[in-house]
Amino acid sequence: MADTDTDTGAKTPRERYRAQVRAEIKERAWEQIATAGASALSLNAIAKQMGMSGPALYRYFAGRDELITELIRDAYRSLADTFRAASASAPGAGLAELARALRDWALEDPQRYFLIYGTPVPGYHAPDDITAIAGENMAMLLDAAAAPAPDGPVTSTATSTATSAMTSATTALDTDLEGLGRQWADGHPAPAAHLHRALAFWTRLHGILSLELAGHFNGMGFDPGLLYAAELDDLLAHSPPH
Amino acid sequence: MADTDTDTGAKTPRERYRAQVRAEIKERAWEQIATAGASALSLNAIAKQMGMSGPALYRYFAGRDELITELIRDAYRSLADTFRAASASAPGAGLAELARALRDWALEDPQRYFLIYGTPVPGYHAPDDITAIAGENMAMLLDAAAAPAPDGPVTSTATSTATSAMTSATTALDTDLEGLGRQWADGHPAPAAHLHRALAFWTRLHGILSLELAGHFNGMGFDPGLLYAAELDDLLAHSPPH
DNA sequence: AGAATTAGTTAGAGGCTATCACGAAGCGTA
DNA sequence: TACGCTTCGTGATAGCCTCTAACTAATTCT
Repeated sequence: MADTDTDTGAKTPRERYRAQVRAEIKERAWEQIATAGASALSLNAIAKQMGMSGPALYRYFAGRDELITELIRDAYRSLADTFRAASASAPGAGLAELARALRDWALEDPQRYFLIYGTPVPGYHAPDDITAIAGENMAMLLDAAAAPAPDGPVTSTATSTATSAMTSATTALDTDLEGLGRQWADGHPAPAAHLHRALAFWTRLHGILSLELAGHFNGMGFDPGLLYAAELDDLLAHSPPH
Repeated sequence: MADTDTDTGAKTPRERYRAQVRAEIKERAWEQIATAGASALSLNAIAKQMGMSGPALYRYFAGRDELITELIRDAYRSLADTFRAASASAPGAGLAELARALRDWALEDPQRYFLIYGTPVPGYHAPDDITAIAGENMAMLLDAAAAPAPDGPVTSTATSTATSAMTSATTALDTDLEGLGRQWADGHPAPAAHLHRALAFWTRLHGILSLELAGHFNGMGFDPGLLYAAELDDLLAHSPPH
């Protein structure tokens, strides 16, 4: 679907071929991950599946780690594209659109979600270009968190009346958050309230998605989508004052 | 520390020895997991580390999967003990104590947390006794969510005034949650509002902990503990009416 | 057409899980 | 105490895996 490599440059026929093989390797890798998880990814199995024997894949990827890193990169890119599309859908697209897009994206391929937000391997450090994409995503989230709700909360009938209750812990966090926007999204100047809402948005929705995709809601007969919608509404109910 | 096996029965000297070896294996396994993650756990390495050669460990565990399952079981047990201790600390111990205990427990050994709440391996299904412990934990959480706050929120100065704003998504979830308590905690009859708060508590705190332990807050210079406290306060601010 | 680059092969080292058959302890009991 | 049964630990082996090295074959460039 997302042929990220097929159309890179593609000048000489060798590069074309190379890019195509790389893309097919990644495709098989994604299938394997979707069915058995990232830990069960086997270069050998992919090679055999493609009709060539073992070490041939090392012409295309330096090793298993590089392949997985590439998949992580693609996952981040895919999420960024999804966010971009959601932001472009409406002029003043806000958190609701992002939330919808995030959930759809996560449900589309749970293991891809876990490749980004799942259990980290202690030694691993993502390369800079990947953290850069993560920063882009954070920037889009911040933009949405800064934009006021169009006409009150979209999927909600609540009038945002309860905005004044400030707890001490919130103020403590907000002072910590003061003037921190510069480090996050490439020079994004954001007030603490926006950072705070962006963080709450991120952590709350991730909390639900993570537990849902991992199957922790399985026994209990309720609809995680409703919980997601309720939390989103609660988030939107405390909208920016203007 | 948590010698779950050392003191099981211990009648004949053989059983004593066996239990002790099993405990040492698990100890080494925990060390390995803490430093390299669960996917890097190697029976062979543990055996070599204990001075015996490879297949000897199969006398004590049927295989790698059984050892990991046992570690997961111990992790759930440890969390249950932690919750129990937090609940027993004060007579009307509520969500605040549970939240504190959960965070301390998670930070104490992140990989142990991820063993429960991390990336699931697609094929795996936890045995019934493990899901039973998970149910116990849910029950304790529900108890805390049902208990009214002692004298207003503990770590907060907020007066819980904003309780009346009901969004449509919330009511949709609450009708879905109606009369669901029976399935969860062994016959626990809980109103929808309590279930809802328990779920919000769980998912929000897990969302923060998961991202924090995975290092997703690393670049951004704020204190995750403050975010945790702020979210907890927000949770407690919408306390039960009585 | 010849030279240089690249693709893919087999062989092999070293790691892992897991099974099997065998010796070597230990334990309960006659 | 001495016998027999049970259990522990061993080496050997099969079958995976990652990854390196040397070699062949195909393709592209000059």
